[in-house]
Amino acid sequence: MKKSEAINILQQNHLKITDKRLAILDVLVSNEQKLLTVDEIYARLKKSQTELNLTTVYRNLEHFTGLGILHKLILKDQCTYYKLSCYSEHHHHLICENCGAVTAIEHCPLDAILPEAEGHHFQVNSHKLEVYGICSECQSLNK
Amino acid sequence: MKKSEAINILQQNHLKITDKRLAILDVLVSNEQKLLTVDEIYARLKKSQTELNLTTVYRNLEHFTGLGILHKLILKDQCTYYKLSCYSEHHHHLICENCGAVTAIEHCPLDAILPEAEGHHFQVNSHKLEVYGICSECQSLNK
DNA sequence: ATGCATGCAAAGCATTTGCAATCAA
DNA sequence: TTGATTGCAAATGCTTTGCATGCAT
Repeated sequence: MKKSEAINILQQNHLKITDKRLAILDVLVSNEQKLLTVDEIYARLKKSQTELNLTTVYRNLEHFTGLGILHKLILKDQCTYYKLSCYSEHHHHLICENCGAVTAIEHCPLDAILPEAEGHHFQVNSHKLEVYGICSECQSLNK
Repeated sequence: MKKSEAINILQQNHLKITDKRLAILDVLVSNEQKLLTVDEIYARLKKSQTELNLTTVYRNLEHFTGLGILHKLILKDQCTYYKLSCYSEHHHHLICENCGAVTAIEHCPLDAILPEAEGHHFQVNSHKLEVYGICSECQSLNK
């Protein structure tokens, strides 16, 4: 998702465009291909000129998630991560357990699941598929 | 998993068989088809004769998880849930967002994912597929 | 008898909330 | 102007830890 798209979404929802929000978006956009923890986001914000409070970061990440600008994930390590939405289509991810890099994959298991769910008279609302491992880059580094 | 199997695992790992542990196992075994939070487990333990401390519950759930007796999940609601392992085979679950009931499904998306992962030179270590919705029982109740 | 298991109280940590001051629209 | 936004400090809630006592082996 581009910064301008995110700004549009904020405006459409009558949220004000503030320096803090723009700074947070900058960090998110420039790390679009990675999962970030709140602390990482906060650390990167500190390096930029914009001064802001951890509370503000939390509040805005929550806002952004609610608007679909962000995705919030809790991984196996039990930490909470955020990642800019891909906006366009539904897809799943390969998640590097070493560096947090995420790569989209096309395959979606939903079609294969539905018949089984119907067999159990289960109404499917959503699903989550996450693939964990080591990305090619981190494999190279460990050699 | 049966209680006796869990006890075997404890013994093989030189963990003592205590009243508290047996009580915790009882709660888990009798709710094998449901996800339970720590508080739910604790509440059910209180109803039984066995007196025990929340700390003890936490410590033992952690032990059991480490030994593979339990699975620990963090769902979309951000709460932590526990469920007795199915022990036998790898499979995924339909999870009822209303009552927490879990139903195993046979389909596993791994085979479909591997070619894509290889295309990205990504080394797959594990994966997680969770299907959320409403179980047939809860659908009936809301009618 | 020995070292794991437990209870209790306190600490820890991430996240949230209340309130007053500030700022975008 | 006006209500959303922010910072600060304090609160919250879940989970973990230290230590003394108790108990399974």
